[in-house]
Amino acid sequence: MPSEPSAAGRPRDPDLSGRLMTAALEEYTRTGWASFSMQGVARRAGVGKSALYLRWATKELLLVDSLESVTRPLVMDPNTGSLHGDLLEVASSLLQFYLGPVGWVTMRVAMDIAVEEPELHAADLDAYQTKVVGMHRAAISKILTSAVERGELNAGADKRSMASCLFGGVVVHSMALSPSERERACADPRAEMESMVAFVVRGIRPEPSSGPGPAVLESGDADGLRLQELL
Amino acid sequence: MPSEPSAAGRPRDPDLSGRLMTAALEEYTRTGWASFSMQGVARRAGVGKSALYLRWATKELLLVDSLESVTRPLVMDPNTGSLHGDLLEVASSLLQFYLGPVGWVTMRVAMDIAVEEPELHAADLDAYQTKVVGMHRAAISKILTSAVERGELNAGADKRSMASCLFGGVVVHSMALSPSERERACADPRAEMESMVAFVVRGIRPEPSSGPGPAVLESGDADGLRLQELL
Amino acid sequence: MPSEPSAAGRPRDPDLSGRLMTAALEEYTRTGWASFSMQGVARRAGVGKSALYLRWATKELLLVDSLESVTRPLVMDPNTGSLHGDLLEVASSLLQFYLGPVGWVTMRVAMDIAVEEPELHAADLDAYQTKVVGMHRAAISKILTSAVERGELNAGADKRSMASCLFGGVVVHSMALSPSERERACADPRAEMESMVAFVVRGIRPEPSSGPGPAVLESGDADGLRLQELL
Amino acid sequence: MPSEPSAAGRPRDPDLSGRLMTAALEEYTRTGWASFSMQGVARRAGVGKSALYLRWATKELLLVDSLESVTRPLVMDPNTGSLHGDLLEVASSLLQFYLGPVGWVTMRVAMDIAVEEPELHAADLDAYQTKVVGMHRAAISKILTSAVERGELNAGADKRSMASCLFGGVVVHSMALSPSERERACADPRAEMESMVAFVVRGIRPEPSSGPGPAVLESGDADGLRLQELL
DNA sequence: AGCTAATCGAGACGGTACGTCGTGTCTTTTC
DNA sequence: GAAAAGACACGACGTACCGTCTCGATTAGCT
Repeated sequence: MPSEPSAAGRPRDPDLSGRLMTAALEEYTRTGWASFSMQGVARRAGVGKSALYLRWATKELLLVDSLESVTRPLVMDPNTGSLHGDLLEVASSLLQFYLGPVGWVTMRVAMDIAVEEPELHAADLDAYQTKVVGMHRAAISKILTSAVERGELNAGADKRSMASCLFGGVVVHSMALSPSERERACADPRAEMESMVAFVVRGIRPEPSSGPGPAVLESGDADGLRLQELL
Repeated sequence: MPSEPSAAGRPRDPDLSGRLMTAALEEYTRTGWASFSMQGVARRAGVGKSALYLRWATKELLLVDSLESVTRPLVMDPNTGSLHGDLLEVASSLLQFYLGPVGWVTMRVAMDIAVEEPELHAADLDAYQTKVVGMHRAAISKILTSAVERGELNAGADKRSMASCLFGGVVVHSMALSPSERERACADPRAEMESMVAFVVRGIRPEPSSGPGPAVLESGDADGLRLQELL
Repeated sequence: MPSEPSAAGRPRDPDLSGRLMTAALEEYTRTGWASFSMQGVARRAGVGKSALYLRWATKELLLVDSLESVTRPLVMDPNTGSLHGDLLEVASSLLQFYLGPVGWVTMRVAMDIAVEEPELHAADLDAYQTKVVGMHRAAISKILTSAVERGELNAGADKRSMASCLFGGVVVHSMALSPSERERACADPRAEMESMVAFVVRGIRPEPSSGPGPAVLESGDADGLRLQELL
Repeated sequence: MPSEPSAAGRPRDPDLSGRLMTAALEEYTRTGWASFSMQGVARRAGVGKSALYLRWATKELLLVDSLESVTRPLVMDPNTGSLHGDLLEVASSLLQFYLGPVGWVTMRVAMDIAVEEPELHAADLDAYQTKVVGMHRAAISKILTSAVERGELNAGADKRSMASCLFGGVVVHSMALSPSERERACADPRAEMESMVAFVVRGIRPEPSSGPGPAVLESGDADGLRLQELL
C-alpha cells in the first residue's frame, strides 16, 4: 500500500511497486538493516530514487510494505479437527517462514521496533508489528479458541501465554539451528516441530490426572544445552 | 570490558572507559539506536574517535558493554526446591532483562549473529554471545538437571524444545507488551510470568495418564503456503 | 514570443503564456538567477512543467521573454546630427539596458553561445542572439555609416574595433559599478557615458596631424606570460 | 587560499588543494558552469567530497580560488617606454588570456557575480571580481598613469573609461571571433590587437590638432558589422 | 637521562547514504 | 490530436557518519 496515488497525469507504473518491494527484500536479506538503503534498493531495481520516495517516505515504510506483501499469502487457518493437528500445521508453517530470509527480516524489524523510542516512527511501525508478528500469534490464539469449543482447553486458560510460548519457541528454535539442522528442518518442518508441539499440547490439556510416570518424549540428544541451542 | 589493553607504552586513562560508556548511554537514551553513532559519543564525551576505536571495534560492542556496566546481574541461580519455583525465578529475571534496554540490544546482536554469514565477524561476535547469554544458558541447564534429579523430568526429555519454548515465550512476551502492560510487568515480573510458567510446567510433567488425543492426522497438504515460491 | 504554436488539436490557453511569464518574473526577482528553476516557475504558476517546456526550451529563453515583455524598447535610432551626439544616445541606452536584469541575462546567454561548442544548441540560441542583439547592431551600423557620410569617419576605418571598444566599454563599465555608482548611472546614463564617448570620438576622428609617436618597438618578449603553458 | 586550516590533528595533504583546483578547472572548461559540480570535481580528482567541502564551502569559492591560482602568473607590468607599446603588450596578453578556457571562465564568473543578488554570496564573490577582473583593468590604468608621467596623456583624463574601453574591446573582440579568426589571433595576438590599440591611442593623445584628413587605419573588411563582430 | 611504545585529542581522508530538488523525457487523460 | 499533468530515470545538493589514517603531545616503563 504505497502512499495515495493521484488521478490526473501519467499513471504510476502498475508493476513498479511490486518490483521495488521485491528489490527491497533482496537488498535487506543480502545486507541486513544496517546497510539497507533507499539508494541501494533503487540501484538494484534499476530505477531512480524518486520512484521510491514517491511511494514511501522512509525506508522503514518501504520495508514494512515489502514484508507485508510476502507475508499475506501465508494462510494460517488450518482445520484438521484436533488441537494437535492444528498446532502442528501452524508451527511448521511458521518454522518454514522463519527459516527463510523474509522471516529473518520480519523478526529483525520487529526488534528494531521494540528497540526504537516510542515517540519515533512509532505510528508507522507499530501497525506493522501488530499486523505481521501479531498475525502469527493471533493464528495460534484462534486455534486455541477452537480448542476451547471442542473441550480440549479450559475456557479460562491464558491463551496469550500459550501462544507466546509456541510462537517464541518456533522462532528461537529456527534461530538456533546449525546449518545441517537447518537443512533437515527445511526438508520436513512437520517432523521438526512434532516434539515441541507435543510438549505444548501436553501443557494445554485441561486437567491432568495426577500419577507421575516416565515421559514418552523421545528427546533430542540429552547432552545439555549448547549455546546455539539455547538461543 | 574493552578489548585487551597492552603492557608497554602509556597506560590507558583508567577513568576514560567509564566516561565513554556513560556518554554512550546518554547518547543512546537520548536519540535511540537509529541515531546512535560513534562520532556522537566521542563528541559528547569530548574525546577523539581514537579513544573509542581503541576500545570497541563497533558501536554494537560499545553499547553492549555500556549497558552491561549499569545492569545488576540477573538472579539466575534459584533454588526454591521445585521446578515451578525455579522456572518462575528464572523466567521473571529474564523478563526483567528483556524489558530493559540491555535485553533489547542483546537480542538485536544475537539476531545479527544468527542472520550473519558465518564467515563475517563470527570471531568477534561469538565471544560476545558467549559472554552475555552464557549465564542464561547455565541457569536453565542447571534447573532442568535439578528437575531430572527430583524426578520431575524424564532424563530423555526434549530439553531443547522446552528451553526454547520458555526462553522464546519470555522474549516474545516482552516484545509484544503495550506500554501500560510493560509498566505493569516491570513492577511485578513474577506475577506476569506465573501463568506462562504454570503452563510450561504442566507440559513438562513426565507422564500424562490418558492417551495423547486423536493427533494421528498426516496433516493434509499445506494449502495456502506459497511462501517458499514467493521468495 | 513562445515557440511556434500549432494549428490542430487542443488550442493553447491564451492567458497561460502571460501567467507563466509573470510567474517567471516573480520567481526571478524573489530568488535570483541561481535558484531560478523551471520547476519553481511551474509550481508558482500552479501548472505542470510541460506547459513551460512546450513554450520555452530552456530557462534562459523563458526568462529573456519574460523580461522583454515588461521592458520598453531602447532608444536605438538617434539622429542628433553629430557623431558625438549619436554615440552618446546609443551608449547611454546600452548602459541603461545592461544595468537592468534584461541586459544581464542577455549577456549571460550571449556568453553561453560564444563559449559553447558550435554544434551544441547553435540553432536554438542563434535565433535568440539575433533577436535580442539585433537592434544594437543595426543602430551602431547606422551611426557609423552616417559618420562616414558626414566625413567624420574614413570609409576604410576599422569599424569593427571601434564598435567593440564602445560596446565592450559600456558593458564592462556596467559590470564594474559599485551599488552606489550603479544608482547614479541609472539616474543619469548620459552623464555617465559622456566621458567615454568623448574619448571614443577623439579616437575616431579621421586624421591626426602629428606622427603616431615612437611606437615602433617590436614589443620585447612576453616575459611573465606563462599562462598558456599553465593550462 | 582554502579556508583557515587548523593547528591540531592530522595536517592537510599539502598537494591536495592544488590537485583539486586543477581538477576544478578541467571540469569547468570541459562542461561549463551549468554542469560544474562538486561531485564531478571530486570524482575527477579521485577524492571524497569531504576533501572539497573541507576547503571550500561552495562551488563558487572553489572556482574562484582555482581561477586565481592560474591567473596570478599573468604578469601585466610591461615597460616598453611608450604608451602604444605598453598597451599593445597588455592588450595582446589579455587577448591571449580571454581566448583560452580560463579566460572564458573568468568572464562567466564575473557575469554571474554581476547578476547575483547582492545579499547572496556577495561577500564571497565580490572579492573575486575585484581581484581578477579588477586586476586586468588596473593593469591598464597603471599604464595610463605612466603615460601621464611621460606627458602622453592629460592628467585629468578619465582613465577609468579608457581602461574599460580597451579591456571591454579586447574581451568583446575575443568573444566575437569566428573559429578561423580565433586561430589566427592565437597565433599572433599582437598583430590582432594592433589596430584596436592604435585606435585607442589616438583617442588618448592629449590634444589633437584639428585638421581632418584620411585615416591610416587599414580597416578590416568594410562590409558592415555582422552580428558576430558586434558581440 | 634517553629510548621506546602506547594513549589520546584532533582532524584529514575516501567513501557512502541521507532526503530534497531540478532536469528533460515519456505516458497518460482531458479538452 | 495537441495540451496539460504527473511519473520517471538521473544525478547534484550539502550534511553526516563510517572506519582508517596521520599528526603532535603526552606518559609511562625499560634500559
